[in-house]
Amino acid sequence: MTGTGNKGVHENQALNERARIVLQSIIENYIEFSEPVGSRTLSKSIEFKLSPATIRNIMSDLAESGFLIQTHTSAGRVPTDKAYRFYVNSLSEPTTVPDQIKQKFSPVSNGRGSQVEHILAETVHLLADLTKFACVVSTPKAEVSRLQRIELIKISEDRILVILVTKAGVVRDKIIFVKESHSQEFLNSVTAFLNEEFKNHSMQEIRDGIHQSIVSDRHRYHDLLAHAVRLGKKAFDLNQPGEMFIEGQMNLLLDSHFHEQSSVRSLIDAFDQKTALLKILDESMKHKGVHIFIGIENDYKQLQRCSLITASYRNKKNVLGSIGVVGPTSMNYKHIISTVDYTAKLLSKTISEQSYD
Amino acid sequence: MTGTGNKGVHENQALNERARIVLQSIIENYIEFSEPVGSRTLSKSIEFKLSPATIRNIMSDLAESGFLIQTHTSAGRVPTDKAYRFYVNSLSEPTTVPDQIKQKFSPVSNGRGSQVEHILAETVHLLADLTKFACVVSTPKAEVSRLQRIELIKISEDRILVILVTKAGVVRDKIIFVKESHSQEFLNSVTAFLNEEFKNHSMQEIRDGIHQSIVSDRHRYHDLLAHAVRLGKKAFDLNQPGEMFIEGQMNLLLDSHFHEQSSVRSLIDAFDQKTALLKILDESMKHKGVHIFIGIENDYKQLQRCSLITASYRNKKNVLGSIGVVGPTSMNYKHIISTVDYTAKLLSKTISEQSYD
DNA sequence: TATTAGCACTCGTTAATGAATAGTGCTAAT
DNA sequence: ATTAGCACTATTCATTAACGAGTGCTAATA
Repeated sequence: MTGTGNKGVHENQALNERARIVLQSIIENYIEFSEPVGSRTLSKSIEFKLSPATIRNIMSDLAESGFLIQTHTSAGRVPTDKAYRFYVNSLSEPTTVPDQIKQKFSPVSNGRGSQVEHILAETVHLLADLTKFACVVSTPKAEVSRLQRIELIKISEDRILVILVTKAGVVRDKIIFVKESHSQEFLNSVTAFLNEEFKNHSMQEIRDGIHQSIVSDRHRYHDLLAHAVRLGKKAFDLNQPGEMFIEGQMNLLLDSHFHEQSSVRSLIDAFDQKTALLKILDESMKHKGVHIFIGIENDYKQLQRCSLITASYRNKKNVLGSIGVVGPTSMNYKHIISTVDYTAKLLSKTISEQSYD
Repeated sequence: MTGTGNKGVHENQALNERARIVLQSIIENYIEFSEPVGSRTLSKSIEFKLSPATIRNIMSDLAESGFLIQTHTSAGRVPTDKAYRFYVNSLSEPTTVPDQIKQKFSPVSNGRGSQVEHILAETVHLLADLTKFACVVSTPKAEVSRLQRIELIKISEDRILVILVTKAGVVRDKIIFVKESHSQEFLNSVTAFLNEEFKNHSMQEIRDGIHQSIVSDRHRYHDLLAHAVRLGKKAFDLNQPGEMFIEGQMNLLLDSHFHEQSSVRSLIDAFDQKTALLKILDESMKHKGVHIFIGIENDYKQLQRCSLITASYRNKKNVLGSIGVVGPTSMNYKHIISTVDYTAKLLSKTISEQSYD
């Protein structure tokens, strides 16, 4: 006894076997029915045959330890974020998804020769359909991918259209402004030079190395050089904010857990501005496998009534971006985690086949 | 008297002055407060000083003519789609939008050198913010725009990446499959040929004329010819389904007019599948100026509890796509119509400046 | 003849009431 | 250590009654 007054359950201490089972039972029941669960109902459904009174004692302890809360005196108990975290940690690896779900993906993964953006859009659309929650996917970061080809196209005296094709199969375009006018022929020379020099290098490498690389080749390029440096610098300096596709936002507003005015507004704001979601997806790119943010575990107030399940996707050589599902903290974690895991892996596979190396 | 039993108001007949004012008053009141309006409240707010009893008679007539309905016996009257149509028709040209709204657009319209897609995304985002409804914009149809440049990039033995740049500033890419492998050098020749031959022609023209044009030049191109025809056909045959950006869908679900379960579901479906919205935007491209679909006036059941305000946008030479706002039939038409009108014109101006001719 | 006052009537909203229900916490018995 | 029993609390649900907003009709009025 540490003097906190708890009988069998302490803060920051492993729960005993029975408490674990009770807690898990409560969580699963709440996930299924979205209603506070009481000792009576629990004593029926639990495998361990315990009387309501005993369960009440356990529940009381769990409440004291912060795993459960009551909405009011005579209501059942509802799991807290801490409880969901316990529950998720206790889950084993993602279960395999049923064949009928796998079949839904087959048109996406078989669509050879599609643009990456198209694959992403289809995937997130399907994911939203399967989960009935809001789903997001970030487009591949150009930075991490390697160069397949660059094109410079003159579109006016002071504007050049830059088109970058990455090995991952992503086409990015931007317009750069120049002070002096260049002929298309001249641009073709620069293009040829840049392609020869930088094909298969990552954008990051190119940006870091563009100066010295060109300098070392000085003998081969004469007046081309100065311009190539300048154009190349501009062309490869694409710190675009990163894009994402969102689907199924409206599903969230239908969910009973978001029927309160206040939480709805902040949710809408979050999906409106997108920055919070993008940051979370970016963060998730650093980890392997499925990443889970439960309620307050993510840093963005607007989303702290939600749980986010994310997973990164990649081609053969690089992590490119990530996908995510946003739902209520009482989501069916088993189902969602498995689905996200499967989707991310399949997406990785599909995109790897599309990649140009 | 035609024997229908109506006193002063007939189906398919112009309303008399007084009935018009009463109807307009009811509509504007309902637009403002979203609640059935009764004879009492109306007799206070109306400029014509009439007693509630008189107004009741007029309202009764209007109800008989299909302009008003009652939700139940002792409730006030609510305008029908027919009433909104009358109201909208009676509006004069779009009013000018306030300066403070114009200022919000200035960062968008001043962002020179942005990709067209980016401009569209910003615009629809802002429109959603201004209207607090769901807003859509269709991306420029490649078909109607003229060719600025085409690039063919070899990415594997049997795949070629086609990049089309249109005069409108849109970059489109797709992958085509070929049976025989071509060297990049060979593709460069084909590219040069296609660019020389078809620059400034519309995709439609190119597709129609590609065969004869090449045949007539037979003397200049030898074995290139057969391949160029084949590749060109594939490259320019882009019947992509057309894309769109959507913003502010969630706003709709907050609106009190969509709180019934049934209508919510069909709304979500409509935004999920997008086809209905795309068709409506396509349709709107054929008309000049603002186009208004009130309730049942559009052909898609899922959207028949909404009104849609659309307007096409264009560059100097062609209509490219259109924008639209989706809201309840009781939206503030004056405000929305003006805003859509202004937005479309500004978008046209901005994109014209971006265009490459 | 057009307008209005007056009145009976309908229906929805609201508040109050009470019974039923689902839950808890505590205590004493097992 | 477990459980039965009991007092207690809060929500939900159905019932009721009062109220209000609104209509339609009729008769009086300008």
